[in-house]
Amino acid sequence: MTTPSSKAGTKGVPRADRERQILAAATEEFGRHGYEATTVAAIAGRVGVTKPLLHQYFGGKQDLYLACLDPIGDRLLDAIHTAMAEHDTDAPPTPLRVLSALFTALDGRREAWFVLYDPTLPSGSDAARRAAYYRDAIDDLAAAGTAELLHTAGTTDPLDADALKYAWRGLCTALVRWWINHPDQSPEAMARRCARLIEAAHTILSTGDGTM
Amino acid sequence: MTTPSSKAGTKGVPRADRERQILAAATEEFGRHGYEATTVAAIAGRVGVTKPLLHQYFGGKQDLYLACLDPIGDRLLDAIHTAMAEHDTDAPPTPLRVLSALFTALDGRREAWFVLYDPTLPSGSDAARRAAYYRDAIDDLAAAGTAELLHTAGTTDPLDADALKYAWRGLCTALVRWWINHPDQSPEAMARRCARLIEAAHTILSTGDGTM
DNA sequence: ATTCAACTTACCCATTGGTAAATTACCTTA
DNA sequence: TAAGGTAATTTACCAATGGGTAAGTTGAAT
Repeated sequence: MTTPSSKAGTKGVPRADRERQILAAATEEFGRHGYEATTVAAIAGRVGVTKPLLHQYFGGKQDLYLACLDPIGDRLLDAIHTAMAEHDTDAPPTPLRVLSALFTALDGRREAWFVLYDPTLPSGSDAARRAAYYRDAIDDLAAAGTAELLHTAGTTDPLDADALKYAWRGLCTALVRWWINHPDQSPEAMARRCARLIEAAHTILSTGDGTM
Repeated sequence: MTTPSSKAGTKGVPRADRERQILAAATEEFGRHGYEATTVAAIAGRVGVTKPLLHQYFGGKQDLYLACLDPIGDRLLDAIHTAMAEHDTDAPPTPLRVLSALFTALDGRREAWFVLYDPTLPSGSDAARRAAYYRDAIDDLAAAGTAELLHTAGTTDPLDADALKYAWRGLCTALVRWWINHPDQSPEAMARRCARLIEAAHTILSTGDGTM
């Protein structure tokens, strides 16, 4: 069944491998240009294959998008979840742990982040709904974190918490974008850089208050 | 010349007014869905007009985009520039002043921010180049600010400065996005909220350092 | 009635998502 | 080793969408 003892009909690249190639290429294209601006032919061309093969393997363009979305969504969700769970004493603070987990999860597929946050998805489509599901799930995790942080700071306005959630997401997005533009940087180097930046922000907020 | 003493041919809405309507609608559509996912017909429909009118008034789709880009680019550039210039003693710190200026400049055209940061622009096009010009100009202003901040904090790595620039831009983007989802909030309310959030971030970074 | 800006109808054509039918190349088996 | 089977893949096509244009139509002011 899963092991078709026969090896007849083995032209070209095995389907499983080809599917992986296609998914990788599609994820990068979708992430880089957005759903609408991405053409199926371009993805096919990247893999060195023609359009109908993608359709046979994955169905329509939207199905292909979903096939890209699900793995990265689950991966990110899981990474963030476990990163937030392990609050050891004298471990790095939660935001840094989350960032570090993010970089590790996105290593080799950095553009995938933007598959989740694609504004060109046809509104009302299945794809848009599923992407929203993952975004919300991640946001819920972030919400827990930011709420806790704001509580520590004594702020209670729920809108403030919501805005902080957005701000945090935007920060992550920006750092991933910077990372994409600096391909040589390892996930660990990114984590260290973020630690430095947070440290800098800390001292800045403490000292400068008049002119900055 | 500019005042055609004759008033013959005055059917419908005067051209100048119509052009304003179209630009407003186009800016919102481009900002909301991105260049590629926006159709000229959709913009026309929003104004209650048909496609050829847009072409007659503005030329092609890309020209229309440029007609949206230029005003908002200049406006933002100017707003940020003047906000960074006025460093009075006991004025709000620079980041807050910039944010405040941003919200004021974007009032009534919040989606315009995303016209500048549209990843779906056809790479290599005039539109992409012009958008990049504005982005770079704004980034240069931001670079001056972040470099100064990092210098204060004692960090010297130029890559760190670049990353911080990205982070700051991402923060602004996220806050604008939140603002779009909360239409009732005034620019001033947003500025106050940002002040609160920065304050909260300050106390958080000062106190929590083990578990957070 | 004429004029002229404002505006539309009706069309063209390139791109692109999608499909049906063939074809290639490897493997097995007689 | 020739025949058959099957997975992998392509060629050739269709239909819809969307940017763009040419030519006409409307209607207020003169």
